[in-house]
Amino acid sequence: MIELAQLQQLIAVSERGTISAAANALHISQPALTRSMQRLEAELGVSLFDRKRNRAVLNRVGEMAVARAGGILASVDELARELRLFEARLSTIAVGSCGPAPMWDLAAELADRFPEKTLSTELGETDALIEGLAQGRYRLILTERPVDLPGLLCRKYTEEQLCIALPPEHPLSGRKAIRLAELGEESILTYKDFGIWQRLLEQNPRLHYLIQSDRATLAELVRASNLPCFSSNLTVFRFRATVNRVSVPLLDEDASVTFYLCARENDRTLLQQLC
Amino acid sequence: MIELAQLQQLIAVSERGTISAAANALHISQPALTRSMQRLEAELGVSLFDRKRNRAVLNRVGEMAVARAGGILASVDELARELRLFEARLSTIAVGSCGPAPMWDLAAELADRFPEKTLSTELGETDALIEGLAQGRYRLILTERPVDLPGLLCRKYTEEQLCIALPPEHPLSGRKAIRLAELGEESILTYKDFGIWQRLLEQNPRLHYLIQSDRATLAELVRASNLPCFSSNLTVFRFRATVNRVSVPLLDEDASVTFYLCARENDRTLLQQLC
DNA sequence: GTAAGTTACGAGCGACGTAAAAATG
DNA sequence: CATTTTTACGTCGCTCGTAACTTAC
Repeated sequence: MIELAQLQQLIAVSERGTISAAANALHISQPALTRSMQRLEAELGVSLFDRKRNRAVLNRVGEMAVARAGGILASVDELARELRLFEARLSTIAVGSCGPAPMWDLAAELADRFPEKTLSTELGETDALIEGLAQGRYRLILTERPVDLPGLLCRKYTEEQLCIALPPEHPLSGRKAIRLAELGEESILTYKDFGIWQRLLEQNPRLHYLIQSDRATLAELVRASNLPCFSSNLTVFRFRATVNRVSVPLLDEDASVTFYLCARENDRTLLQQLC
Repeated sequence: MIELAQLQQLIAVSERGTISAAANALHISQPALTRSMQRLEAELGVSLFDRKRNRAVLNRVGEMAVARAGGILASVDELARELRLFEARLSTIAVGSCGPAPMWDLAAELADRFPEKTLSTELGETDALIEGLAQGRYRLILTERPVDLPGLLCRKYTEEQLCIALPPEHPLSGRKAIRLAELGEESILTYKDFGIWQRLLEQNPRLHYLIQSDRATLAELVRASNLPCFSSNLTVFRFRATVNRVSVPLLDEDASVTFYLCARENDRTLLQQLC
């Protein structure tokens, strides 16, 4: 049986020109390489070298063998690489979500149920998420609207009610609920990538949004100031409460969202476990 | 380094379902196969089996590996096959000719100069020969007209003068040369595939051609009868003389042909050796 | 209890390296 | 004479097979 090492050696001989030089490069003795090439010739049933006593030059058959050997070795390397990638993907649950908050719960649930698996979470637009789920890039996705497509399953997962977190001394902090517009022209600390809530912000252009791209910076600013910021039922659950703030639910239509958990049909069991 | 034998073993396990059965089929012991598969997993860096104490089932990564391994093994087999074929072609001089007679000389010459090479001779139409030469199917071709194409070389090789071999008692047997038409409506023994001489025959439709497809049969008929047959300067040279016949050269225009030897440009030396 | 898989251990074969010989420029 | 290849020979290591153990059906 031909060995892949022999093909590598053949290529080395081709590159270095002589068996001696190739043996040197391969860190084996020159007689060993000579014998290995002799075995290769015997196993292939052809002569690969023109031998002139103290010279062994690749003949045309040898040249052809070299040309093909590279491809075979490459395909073996590719096999190993693909298998490793495939195994990594199998041991990873890739979750996509249109917003961060519902993902927190889901990630915690998955980490609890599948402690041996790696979790990969990603935020994205709902349409991109659906496409990613269909193509296998995601195992699960969280969307802000039901998905009804062939091959995909969808279930209501959780609801998020956006709140405005006001300092206790704020005149509106005693209200049970308000509309965002009632804040007039106030400044509000907010995230740069606000996902599904973006529309609500755009509907109230009079407000000044102090946009922060870094989560830690925003938290720091919230703590150090008395500026309003956003919270929700899910952030409250996660972080107990936003410090020094009173969360007042927003009545706006776009301030309340129902999230749906979607998976491919062959993951029906997984979906049922999670909902 | 992965070994091809391990890929074969992997496939055997996949086919037989269990390591034991595969080991049996491969004529190795079961522990040996177990260890070989363990080494393969280590070398690939993935696990290929779901191991349940006394059961080893291919997992999805393993299935993928099996699917790819077959292709790799096939390409190695193909490599060996192609190399053997290529070597055979390199050690063969394929000659094509538009007629048999000039090939006799050429074949003798080649066999003399290249005793280690195999000779392959073939008859064909001139146009097909030229195409075959250009495509590498022939190393040399003999044509009845000069060939002037880019990439091809052509030299005058030999001339053939067609004769009519008459029995000594034939009234025309004393002539130095005759035209074929002078034979009137006589019967003539001839070959089925007469190549370049076919035109001459068609120009004299009054004659009766006793067409023979088998060379030995024709020779037998010539010996056993006193019917005229064709010969040429080249057949005379080769077979001394046609038995019991007097060869009279034919004056017809198509009864005299100059043969050209053609090769590809990179065979210039070979062509010069032969002409 | 049988069949399958893994681990332990001893043995044999094969490939390796060193050394020597032959040949070529 | 240096370089390269091939052959000879002794050694080492790897893989194999046998045997023992474990587990599942």
